[in-house]
Amino acid sequence: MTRQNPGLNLKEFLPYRLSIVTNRISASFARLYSEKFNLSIPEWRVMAVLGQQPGLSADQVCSETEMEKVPVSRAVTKLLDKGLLKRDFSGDDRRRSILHLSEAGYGMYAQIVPLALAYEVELKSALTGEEQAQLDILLDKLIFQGSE
Amino acid sequence: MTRQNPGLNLKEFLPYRLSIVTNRISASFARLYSEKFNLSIPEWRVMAVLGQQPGLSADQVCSETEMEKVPVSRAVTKLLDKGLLKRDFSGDDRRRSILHLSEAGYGMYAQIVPLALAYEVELKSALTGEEQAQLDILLDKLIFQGSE
DNA sequence: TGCAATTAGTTTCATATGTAACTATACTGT
DNA sequence: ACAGTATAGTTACATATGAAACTAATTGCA
Repeated sequence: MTRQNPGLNLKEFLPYRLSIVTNRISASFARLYSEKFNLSIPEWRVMAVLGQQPGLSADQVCSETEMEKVPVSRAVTKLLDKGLLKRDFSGDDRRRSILHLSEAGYGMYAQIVPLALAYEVELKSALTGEEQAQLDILLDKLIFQGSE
Repeated sequence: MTRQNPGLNLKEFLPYRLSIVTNRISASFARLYSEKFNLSIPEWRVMAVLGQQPGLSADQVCSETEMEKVPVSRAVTKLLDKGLLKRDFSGDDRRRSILHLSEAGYGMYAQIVPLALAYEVELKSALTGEEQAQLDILLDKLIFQGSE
């Protein structure tokens, strides 16, 4: 049976290529903080954003990280259990949480950040300076494009 | 309490940026084939690779798609149930499967491929021709870099 | 006021996923 | 030939995930 191939070459297909690159990179970066610090990906994301912007609500963490509210809620619960996070509730609106890294959480964050930055440097070492700049521009365009 | 921010800006962090772009793109592409054709992501991947390279074993599907053998095995089972796949076993090595799209499977594949290609065109429309070429090169470098 | 609609966050439930254990077949070296 | 090891694929179990239902607090507006 001879068939005309409609011609989708997976290895050249942009969504596929992106997902291969991204999955490899997130998997190897996740090893960095999951093995040493026993953090899940959502937990790390929440810590990363709160390290940078203390005092966000869970809802703001969602929009900052593009995570769903369910994983955020679960990550927050776990981080509270582990003593890595402090949670207050807003006086104005008592539904709204105000999240901060605890001392312990901040200490862990401060240990992970240099590893993250070193990892990024290593990643980018495959590219020239000009290519790195180009990649940033391209990702910006695709991020903007993808936002509906 | 004043803290020196160790300086990880999530929005500028390459692994994070890649995952945002990729997640958006795969989610919107997945809608394309999951809504109309009721395929999961692993199911589509298996079909996509077999459409292009008929007769692969499950194991070869794994290496072609960078999927784990468990999701491949499950996707194959479901596709067989749905009548989208045919499976033989090698005469040489009776552990080894030989997978083909069925007529129905190939028909579905032939419907999805143009949608996929149109989607890719739309995605890339945010970029100039030169930028598209550049992106391919950069992804190649990162894919190579990431492979251990 | 007071009741409907919204919003923040959590919980439930059904499904998806990965690791490890398992089955069946094939290969290796003696 | 055959014990030990390796490989293809499946299954079981424990965990992760997302959609939808839920609770509690707030807002809008009649």
